[in-house]
Amino acid sequence: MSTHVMEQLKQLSRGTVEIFTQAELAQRLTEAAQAGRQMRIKLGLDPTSPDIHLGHTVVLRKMRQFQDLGHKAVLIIGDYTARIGDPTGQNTTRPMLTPEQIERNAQTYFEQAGKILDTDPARLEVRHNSEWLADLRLADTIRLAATMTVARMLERDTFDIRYKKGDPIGVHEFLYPLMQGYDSVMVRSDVELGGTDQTFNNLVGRDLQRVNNQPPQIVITTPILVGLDGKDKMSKSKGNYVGVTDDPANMFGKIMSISDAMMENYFTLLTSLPVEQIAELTNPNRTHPKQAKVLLGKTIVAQFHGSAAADAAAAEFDRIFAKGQLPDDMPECPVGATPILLKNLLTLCKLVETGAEAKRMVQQGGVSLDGQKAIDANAEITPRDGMILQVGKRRFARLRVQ
RNA sequence: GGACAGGUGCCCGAGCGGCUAAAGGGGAUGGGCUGUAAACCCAUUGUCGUAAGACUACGUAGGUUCGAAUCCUACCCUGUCCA
Repeated sequence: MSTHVMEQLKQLSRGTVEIFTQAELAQRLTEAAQAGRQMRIKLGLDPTSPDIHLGHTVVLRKMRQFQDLGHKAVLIIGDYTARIGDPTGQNTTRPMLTPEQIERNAQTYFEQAGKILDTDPARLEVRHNSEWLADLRLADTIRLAATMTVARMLERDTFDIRYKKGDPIGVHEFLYPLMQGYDSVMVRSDVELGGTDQTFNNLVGRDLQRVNNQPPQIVITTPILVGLDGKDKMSKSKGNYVGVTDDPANMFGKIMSISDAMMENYFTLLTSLPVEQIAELTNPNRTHPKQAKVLLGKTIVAQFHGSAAADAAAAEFDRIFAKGQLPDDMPECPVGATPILLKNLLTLCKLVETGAEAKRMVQQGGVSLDGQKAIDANAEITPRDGMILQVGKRRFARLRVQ
């Protein structure tokens, strides 16, 4: 193995959970290099939800590494599977999507993924799996199903758990891994990327390729990113996520809220900093955790918004939270000049949802007017132009008398 | 097709005729502590009303009752088992 390939292997292994198998990857890289051939790196994506967050970017970043080494990203939109809909599983309300919705979602997804991937057509190929799945006949499907056994299906832990618990498993659910595996055959993938939750499905692709006389794809799994709460996986429904379209201030603030212990994980999976540097940064004897976290926040924000925006977000954060000062700019709230009850003013400026909430906030000492803590929600306030209203640490409004 | 079990607030979950705007937990929010945090502590967590209070809420629609989340009827939905 050349030192060149060894270097690549090292890079590609970073932040992965498993590679099936490392030896095959080394060999495939070597062969491709010798033949001057682009490897085809497959990633399936679920077009049921258009928004992507940092959790999705872990695998996308891995894809980008392959692209940077000259290989081709093959993104597969699971439009066929999404169209059928999957009524079982945890998410019982998963809706059936129309082709238009799927296209729209896929489009949005690309715009966001494009912040990480190289979108040069020479490095990116996008396919829909309806291209080949829609034409399968029942006989083909049965042949496909015949390559798998029930016992092997039941090895998959999500099935295993549900089966032992007596939870229902729809027969069609057995078909999903097969369809995804068939995708691999159709695009002749060399490598398939995916989160650890996709391990089984992706390994099925290996089997199907073998059956179809193709060299089996190498499967690389990436970790599931832990959400901001440090407990569950990052997901939109849990609300513990950082969306790639979040504005810089928000993105930075969210990252600053993670616990120190999570920093190493985020540094490794979400930045390209060298491992040695990460070790320095996450050693509290060498680097103050706050400093490290600021750097983490800036680095991540910079990926999506540029470093100027990242610096600005960090400065703003420091001003508001560390120094307790006012933000650079805040929403303005147009008001009349006539006296108004404080609680009504708060709702009017949308700092709180309801009058009841306004009362609560004031009672708890979370409301201030021009820096003066308010004590009575029913106080009459005579609006003055430029007056500053604050609720909690992060909600501000500047009054504009009309 | 049949037999059970169940549908409660953002989520989980207790309640099973009045004392229930509904225990407990989670989450969220506010305050304290801090490094910005996390952990921890305290508080708040239906709407409207200055307040007294009023209104809305326990799958849906009716009914019984002075009074229903709690009882009855029908319907819808979910799960398990039998066929």
